Amino acid sequence: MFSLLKPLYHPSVNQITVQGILCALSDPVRVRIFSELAKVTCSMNCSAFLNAKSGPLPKSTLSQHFKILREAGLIRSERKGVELLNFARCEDLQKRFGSMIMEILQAYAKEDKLKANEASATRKPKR
Amino acid sequence: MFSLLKPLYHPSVNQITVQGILCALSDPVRVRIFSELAKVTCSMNCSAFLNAKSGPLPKSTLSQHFKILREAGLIRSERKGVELLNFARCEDLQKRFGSMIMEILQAYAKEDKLKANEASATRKPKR
DNA sequence: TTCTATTGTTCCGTATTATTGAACTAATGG
DNA sequence: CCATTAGTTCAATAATACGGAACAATAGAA
Repeated sequence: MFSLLKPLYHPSVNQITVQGILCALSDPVRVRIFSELAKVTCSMNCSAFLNAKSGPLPKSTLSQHFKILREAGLIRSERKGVELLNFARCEDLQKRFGSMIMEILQAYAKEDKLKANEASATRKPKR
Repeated sequence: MFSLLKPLYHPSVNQITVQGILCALSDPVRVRIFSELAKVTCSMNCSAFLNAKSGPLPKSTLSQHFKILREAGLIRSERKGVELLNFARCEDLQKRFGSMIMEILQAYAKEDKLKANEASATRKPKR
């Protein structure tokens, strides 16, 4: 049976904008989502982030975040029954932006590591 | 004579965050400002952008944009008499983020070039 | 000094955007 | 059908951005 839901909008490679990418990746929740998707080959549905480490997020909020990521061109979403499968558009992004996206993710990862170190140094000083 | 104005806040290298950088660079006005500053060694005062190509900008708006760039760690501002001299913090940024910032600027530049080509193709089709 | 022009900041009302609970739509399985 | 599940849409509220007007600080002229 044909889907009665309206199709999901995905920009073509050339429609992706730097501004859209940076705006999407300047939000911590979206960065976590995209990092997860970029790190694995497989997909992930939206509700996978309902119970995040930093507190649970309402699903209407998550829905918005996924939409922003999708319309920025960072992820591709496919309907699978009642749920959405989400993939990072790694190849498209590399074609369009070279290593920029990966550098951004690495910068975030490095920053997280720095913060973790500072935190542990505070907890156990002099060691 | 000592300045009566409150000192300008500048984050140290380690206080600069990826999120702050991306947020600052997801605005077209700030990208133009920062690109200009990054491209030249010299400085530039805030009013240099009062009459931009894309329409004049109020100075209260520009003041905000410069503040955001400064507090994100992208630029350094020094008081020189009544005006501010602004510099891109290229070395600090490279130390902290490697080539990420430059890749972002290049992506914007490439995008501008693409748009310019499309526009000229529309104006003079078949040539 | 006092006046004036220049540069940038602050204040504040308005406009835009983000968040999220509640109601809703589709698909799946009994 | 009915219940369940996954996401979306709507609407009220909160947070943020924009920009004009008033202000503050400096430099230079009178």
